[in-house]
Amino acid sequence: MNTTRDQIIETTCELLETYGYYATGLNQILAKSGTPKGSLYYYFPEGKEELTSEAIERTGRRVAERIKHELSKIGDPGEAIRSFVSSIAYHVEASGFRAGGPLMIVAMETATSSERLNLACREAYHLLQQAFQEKLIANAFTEARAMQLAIFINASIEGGIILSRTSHSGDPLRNVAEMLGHLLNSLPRD
Amino acid sequence: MNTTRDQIIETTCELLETYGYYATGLNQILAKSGTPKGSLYYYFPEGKEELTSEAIERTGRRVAERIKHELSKIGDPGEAIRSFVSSIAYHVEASGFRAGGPLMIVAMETATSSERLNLACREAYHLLQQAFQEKLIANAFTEARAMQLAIFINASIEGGIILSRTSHSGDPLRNVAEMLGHLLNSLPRD
DNA sequence: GTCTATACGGTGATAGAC
DNA sequence: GTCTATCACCGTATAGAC
Repeated sequence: MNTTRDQIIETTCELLETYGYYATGLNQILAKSGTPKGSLYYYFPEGKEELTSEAIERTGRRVAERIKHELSKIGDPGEAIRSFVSSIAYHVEASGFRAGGPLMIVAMETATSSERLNLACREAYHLLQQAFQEKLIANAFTEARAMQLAIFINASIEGGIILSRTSHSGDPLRNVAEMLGHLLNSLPRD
Repeated sequence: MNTTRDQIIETTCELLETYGYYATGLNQILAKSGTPKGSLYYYFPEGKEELTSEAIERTGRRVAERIKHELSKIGDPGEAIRSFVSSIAYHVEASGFRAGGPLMIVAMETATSSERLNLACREAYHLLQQAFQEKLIANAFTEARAMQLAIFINASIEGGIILSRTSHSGDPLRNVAEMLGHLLNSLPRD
């Protein structure tokens, strides 16, 4: 794995999470990663869109893995998700409300303005939802019902991140954690 | 009410909803609203940030009013919110996935990069949550419990809008509508 | 492969005529 | 109050030396 190329993508992931696609400049990426501009177009000949697409793909894979890992630590799905969302609340606070929801801004900005980035975001979100679905299927939910719940879980968390980053408080996310925990516990299994 | 100034704000509201703060240019606002650049700085001497702040405030007031109006049409709060979220799904689809969640992109982009815009977004979200809370208080929930639910409702809807705009389908939002409807119906009143 | 210098367009903002 | 002309700057992207 080429470390220069890798470092560019890694830095891009971080900046996209905080600032989004349009507010993140290539100069900013190069300065933060310590790379000269010539290298960027050597590794990403199609420019910013190609680089961002790779960064989104990496973020999707990484977050999906983190979800699987976190949810595997607790058996009961309601308690596992409650605990997972609480850990996001802590993460958002610890970052000074600059992190959390690494796909969100790019997904919204490019939903109708870049087909390539829209596709990347769509596939990334699908990976996250499959990770939630997997946990639910393993706990007596049908595939269809599990996906329906996974989408709702994903939506609530993303919304909770918006409200927490905006209000500069982890409380909205902790509220989501409690609500999802109760909801999953009160649901009849299939 | 000055119509030139008003038209600038109105156009800004529309563009912010689709493109966000950083991708919306002043030239774009002026072209779409048919206003010369000189007028913009006459009405908004502090420039883009002042204009955006006013646009966010207007959007917050407008959406809060729409929530109150929609929720007043149906007595049962679960059914009222289910119906309201379904109407958002239709709205997002009808716009070609360019509209829905008019605060979201700006809120995320400016959470830690502009104190003024962060404050405007925070207050706007608070107005929406008060609108939901009001409906719940009128239906036998305590103030505190009603606000807790209002925040969760707000988060789920915002997240549902992200997923619908990203996947180019109203289905995630309709899923949120059903889930929130069932959740509110299954909750014990205080 | 890596780097510097630069092109070119668009950005937010300003000055000053009318 | 409204408009035009123009500013300085930064964005992405490219050319070409080494």
